[in-house]
Amino acid sequence: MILLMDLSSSRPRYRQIYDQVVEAVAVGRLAPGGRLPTVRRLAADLSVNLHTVRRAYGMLAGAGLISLERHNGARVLAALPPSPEVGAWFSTQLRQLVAEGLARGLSPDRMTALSRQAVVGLCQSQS
Amino acid sequence: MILLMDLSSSRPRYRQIYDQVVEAVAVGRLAPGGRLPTVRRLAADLSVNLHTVRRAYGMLAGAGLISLERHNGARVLAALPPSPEVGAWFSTQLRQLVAEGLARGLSPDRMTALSRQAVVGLCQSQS
DNA sequence: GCTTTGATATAGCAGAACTATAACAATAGC
DNA sequence: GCTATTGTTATAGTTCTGCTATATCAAAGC
Repeated sequence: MILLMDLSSSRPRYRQIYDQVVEAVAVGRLAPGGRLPTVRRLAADLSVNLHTVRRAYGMLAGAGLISLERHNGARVLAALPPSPEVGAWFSTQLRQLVAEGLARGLSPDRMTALSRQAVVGLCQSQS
Repeated sequence: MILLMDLSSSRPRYRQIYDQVVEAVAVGRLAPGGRLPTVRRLAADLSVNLHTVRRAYGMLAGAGLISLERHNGARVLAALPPSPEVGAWFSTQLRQLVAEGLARGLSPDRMTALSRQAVVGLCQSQS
């Protein structure tokens, strides 16, 4: 587990942590059952406050990706069958993204191609 | 042009305006050459400060979607051929979204289907 | 029993988001 | 030409978010 912080980014630190764990889980670099560092440990590694890490972990637990354990940091959960709301969430996000792409001149075909490419690209890197 | 504000949303007001104009342009509800309300006018309609609208309009102009005119509000520009950076931006956003979908249990096939559906759905509603 | 660890509480600071006002410069309409 | 409208800029204040600092508690591992 190696995480990188971009301090100059406008993206909140807790969001950067969240995003990177999500991606690691998505590509299988973090398998179900795998352990994440403890809150304090990761905070120290990233030179970040304990609460910042805790917030990221809390969001990850809320999304059902990890479970927080008293003494072992956190553990990645096996992906549960997606609730209907996950599909709805995905569609909403995607709609906004595609709308902006359209408005900025990307053709539907191009976006469809890029979409497939993104899905395939991520799945390929699943180890 | 009807815009709605969700005051309870965590999404900034200027962002909500931006998003809705983007979608209106994408769907063709706002055609190239079409006019947007003046800054003050829209601010009054939305019960929002002048600067909030101005910020949204500034971002839209920065993204090349509209041109600001001294006395006529703003005008929608014809979509220019997308710069390479637009494609890169789209791919980056999409990658993050797909990663989260994967991590939350959506299957690749399902996401590919939803993607196509989003693109088609938006294009269909183009008037 | 001591230490580690997640959890909770409080306080402070910097910056973002939003508002309130005022003023300037360009211009459309008369 | 005059006036009102409009984009633009400036300044200042308020509220909220992101982040940090510190301290404490309760549960569990060793």
